[in-house]
Amino acid sequence: MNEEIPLRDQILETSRHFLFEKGHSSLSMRKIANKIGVSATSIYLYFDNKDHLLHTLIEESVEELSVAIELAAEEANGPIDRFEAIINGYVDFAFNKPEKYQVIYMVRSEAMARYPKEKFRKARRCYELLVKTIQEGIAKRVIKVEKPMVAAYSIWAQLHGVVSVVLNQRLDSRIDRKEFLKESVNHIVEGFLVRTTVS
Amino acid sequence: MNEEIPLRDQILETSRHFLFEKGHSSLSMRKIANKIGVSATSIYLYFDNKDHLLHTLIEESVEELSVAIELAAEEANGPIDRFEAIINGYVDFAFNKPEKYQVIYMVRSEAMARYPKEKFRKARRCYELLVKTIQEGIAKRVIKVEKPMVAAYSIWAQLHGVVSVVLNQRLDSRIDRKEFLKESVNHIVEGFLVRTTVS
DNA sequence: TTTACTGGTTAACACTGTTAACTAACCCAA
DNA sequence: TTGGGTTAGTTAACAGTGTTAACCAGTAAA
Repeated sequence: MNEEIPLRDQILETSRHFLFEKGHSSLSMRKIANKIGVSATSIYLYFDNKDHLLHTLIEESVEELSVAIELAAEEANGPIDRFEAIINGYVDFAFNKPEKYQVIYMVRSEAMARYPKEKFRKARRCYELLVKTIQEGIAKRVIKVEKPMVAAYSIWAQLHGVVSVVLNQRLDSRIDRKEFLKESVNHIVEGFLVRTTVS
Repeated sequence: MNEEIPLRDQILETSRHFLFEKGHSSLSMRKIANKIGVSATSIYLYFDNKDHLLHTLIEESVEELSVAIELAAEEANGPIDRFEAIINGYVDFAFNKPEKYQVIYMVRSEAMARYPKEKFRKARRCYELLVKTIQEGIAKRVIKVEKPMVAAYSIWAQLHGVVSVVLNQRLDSRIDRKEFLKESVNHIVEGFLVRTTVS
């Protein structure tokens, strides 16, 4: 196909495209290779096996997601602002680059079980950032949670749940996607904030 | 294997077992058949194809989950009680029968994309129940949400997110599972309740 | 000019879902 | 009692899968 960009990148690119377009079950080494115009076994020059290829794909996406979140968090000042920036960063990434976000969870259960733990830890950069932000919020008495680490994990989980329902089109057709998202995220966020005024 | 129970049930049982034990990627028609002691093609006497088999598995689990939740909800009185009963019913089912709960989401993205929409609607029985409960709570001024239907969906999504993080062992080892669950569920619930007293 | 390495190739193996054609056992009517 | 039809399964085969082993052309260095 393209002579310029290295084969390894072409493989990753094509895989991601395939995965997102045709779904995970119809992603085969031979098809990837075919699309690129190369023999199937060439892939094994760059990846140990299909698992390794998928893991690399995940890793890439996780990295990009992390960067996106960190970037969003940077330009915020004050814990509440940063708190919201992180969450919105997550959601925005999921919807702006669904083909990358989806990879992280699409492959999940099967390949993920074999995903090396130490690589998974990479995703924790954002986790630490969120924890730090929460702790900061607690210190300034604007966020109220018992265990920041638990809360942070819970937030990721909830966010993923909400986002994936929308992305996988499992949402009731009577419900507006944007509204659902806004409302859900809002609920997640507000639950952790110290309420300012109560009527 | 067993001569008494009908083959169809044996297939489902064995499949579920396999799925939960060995993971989804190593679930093959031939292996299932082998385990039962029957030829692989016999499965096609009862299921159109592998997809159909998986869908049936999902359907069964969804039905059981629904029943469990409805049962839990029945013995509650008052909207708040029922609200909590539903949520706890969900979580309890997930942890008491993980091999059934997991099926619902394990197979997900790939087979789910082809899962017939009308069957999916079956799962909505619980959804309607939850919506009704929320509306009741609103009427009695103990629950406060803008859009009950949106909130209900959001709750499922959040619950699933939280539960699956634990089930898939993606939880940081420093965090206690039970505590995480309690805290997370608690946060989800409390977010919707009208706060009684604030210091 | 040989040697070793780089970046690929083809052929083959064991396994997958699925279909078509066959078979053995039973039930029931002639 | 024979024969036909249905039921519940079988075997053989096809196309496609991940993966390995063996091979090969070109380049760079000795």
